[in-house]
Amino acid sequence: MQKTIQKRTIKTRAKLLSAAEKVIQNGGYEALRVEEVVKAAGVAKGTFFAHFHDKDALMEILIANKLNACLNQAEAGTPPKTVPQIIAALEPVHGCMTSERYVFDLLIRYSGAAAIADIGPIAYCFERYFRVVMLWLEAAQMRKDVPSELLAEGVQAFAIQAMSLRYCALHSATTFTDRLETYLDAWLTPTG
Amino acid sequence: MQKTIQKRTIKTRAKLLSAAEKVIQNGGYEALRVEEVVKAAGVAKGTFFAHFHDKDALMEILIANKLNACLNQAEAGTPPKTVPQIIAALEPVHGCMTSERYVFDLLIRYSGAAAIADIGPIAYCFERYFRVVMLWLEAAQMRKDVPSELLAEGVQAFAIQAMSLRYCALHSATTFTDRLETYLDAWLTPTG
DNA sequence: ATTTTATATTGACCACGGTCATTTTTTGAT
DNA sequence: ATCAAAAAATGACCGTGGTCAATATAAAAT
Repeated sequence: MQKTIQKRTIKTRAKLLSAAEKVIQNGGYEALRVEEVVKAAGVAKGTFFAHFHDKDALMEILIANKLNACLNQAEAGTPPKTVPQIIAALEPVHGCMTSERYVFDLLIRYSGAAAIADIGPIAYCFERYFRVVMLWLEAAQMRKDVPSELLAEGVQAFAIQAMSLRYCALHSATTFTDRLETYLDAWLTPTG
Repeated sequence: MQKTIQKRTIKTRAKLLSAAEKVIQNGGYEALRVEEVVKAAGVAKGTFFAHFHDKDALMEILIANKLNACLNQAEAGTPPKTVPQIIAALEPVHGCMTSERYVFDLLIRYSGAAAIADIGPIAYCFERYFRVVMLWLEAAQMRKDVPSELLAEGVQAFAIQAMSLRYCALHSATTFTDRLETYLDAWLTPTG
């Protein structure tokens, strides 16, 4: 069971990835066509699918990259203490997530692992999001009657809800930030 | 600007819908092919797209029908008072929503309206879900420091989170019901 | 009845993601 | 250097959702 990876493999993969990024730079994620990517990379179509299981797999990688950069940024700053601070600290992440409807849909679809026991780059991002928020909450003065893991899961759930409603005609009166702040005030602030 | 609708139109539409239901009965939603539907309905492919904007539009209608039936059932019973009762009352709805991964993904995608100012049947179902839960919560003894609309929105957000995690390899240890109960206890129960 | 106009239906056609048998290139053994 | 086996790349091909100019049918006007 030997499986030597040739060096042209990583070269081709890199060509495909950078070609995809270039294609996305003008036109965005939604408009990306596999044919365009392989043409820009100078390889055949079949090669694409030898490197990525499907188009979504490429998208997962590219979007997860961007998202991880945003999470780095969020982690780098001083830990937020209050609800508005938390929302502000997460703003780049949420902004990235809703930069395109296509992106948001894909994120949701892959927020859990695609198949059991195979966790993809986007599922990993959500895990990271959860962990970052949990650490913030532990240091902040939030309600203590429930564990901070649970609080962090809730923040994620509410953030997704608030992002979803951005696309909804029925709820477009309230802005994303206002809505999320209302949610998190009710969820995180100790009552009494 | 007259627009008389011929009676064969509704006949053809009915044929397409019942054909689609038949196709779904064996094979499920995911496996539905437009060609199969039009063959079963005895019409041409183009006719399908004259009646439904795309395949998703048909799916929206069919799934929303099923979901509305479940919501009827939920509304018909005696209003639940406690968290476990609420979860039990919503069980058919959640069961329908997660009957297939394909269905859940589509639901999420159309939970907000597809385009601004055009609210589809699935977005309407989510609105209904929200309203039903809100009425229950008003009558039940839940925390009163936040309005019941907000509480109901939270229930929806947590339910979606719990359903999402059903598909996630990282969180498959806890069952859906247990997870949702944990969420809702923390969200709905008054502290202190 | 006949003609005109609005409305429905048709099916050949296209776009695009994905497959796979075949060919080319690399690697390692002799 | 030569050859055999493994790995990678190729591009013709397929499945399926969706389009549209052409055609057929129904309703309205004469």
